Amino acid sequence: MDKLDKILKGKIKTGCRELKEQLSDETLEELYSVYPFNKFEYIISHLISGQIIDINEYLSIRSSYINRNKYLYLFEITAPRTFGETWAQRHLNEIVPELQRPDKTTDPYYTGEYDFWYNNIKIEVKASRAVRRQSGGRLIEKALSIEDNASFDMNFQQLKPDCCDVFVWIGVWKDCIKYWVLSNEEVRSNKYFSKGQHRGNKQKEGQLWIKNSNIDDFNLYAVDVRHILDKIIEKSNQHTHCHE
DNA sequence: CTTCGGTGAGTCTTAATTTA
DNA sequence: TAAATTAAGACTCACCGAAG
Repeated sequence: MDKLDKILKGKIKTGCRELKEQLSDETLEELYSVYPFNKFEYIISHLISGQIIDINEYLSIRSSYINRNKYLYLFEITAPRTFGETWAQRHLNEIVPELQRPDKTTDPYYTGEYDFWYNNIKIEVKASRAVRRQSGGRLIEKALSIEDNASFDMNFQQLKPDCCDVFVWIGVWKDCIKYWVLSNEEVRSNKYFSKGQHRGNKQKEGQLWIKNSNIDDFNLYAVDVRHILDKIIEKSNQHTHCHE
């Protein structure tokens, strides 16, 4: 939103007096809109009609905005499970179709404690979104770009290294998605791993924050979309075996 | 300001119960 | 008996707030 605002403000400045009045901050402030009409459609129509921009310039502004906000829609999801399961798990399965949904036929002892199964490897998926660190406000308004240097803390939680062999973490920014793959041991012994969450699970469950201040320490585990499965297999050879 | 142990709230799954 | 409804529990991630 910030960058689009800047671009439009810059364009308005180059217009004639009349146009500047029509698009002044005060006018825009008072502008009453009902979906799908809004401030942007109003400004852009004026800019085109005043010949400040032409249709091609509009199209280029539009497509670069879309590029900068490809994944913004993911911040519209409010319910944790809708994001974590409906989106994140399905998304990973689309990228890596080889991963199987576990059930009693793949693993007789399966009771929902991990998310995917591949060739005897138990895989747990966790996802988190990068948002501005501030209390209140909707997620979509706090969504961060990978280039922003505002502070954030992605909370990967309810991590149970005893229940799976490999973790796949998905970090979502409004313009990009990052993937990290770690063995259960790499999580358990990670210096940022914080033990203890939810009463009754104190020994088994922990959490970890990937923050603007420590994200580089995880580059070691970052993996390109195309290599996720290879990395899962590689990491599964390093994990500490859990006994049924 | 950041950290990190913990709670909160929405959704889904499964089991239990009621209804037809 | 089978289907429909309700209740219980598990699983998801965001967020809080005391302590540093």
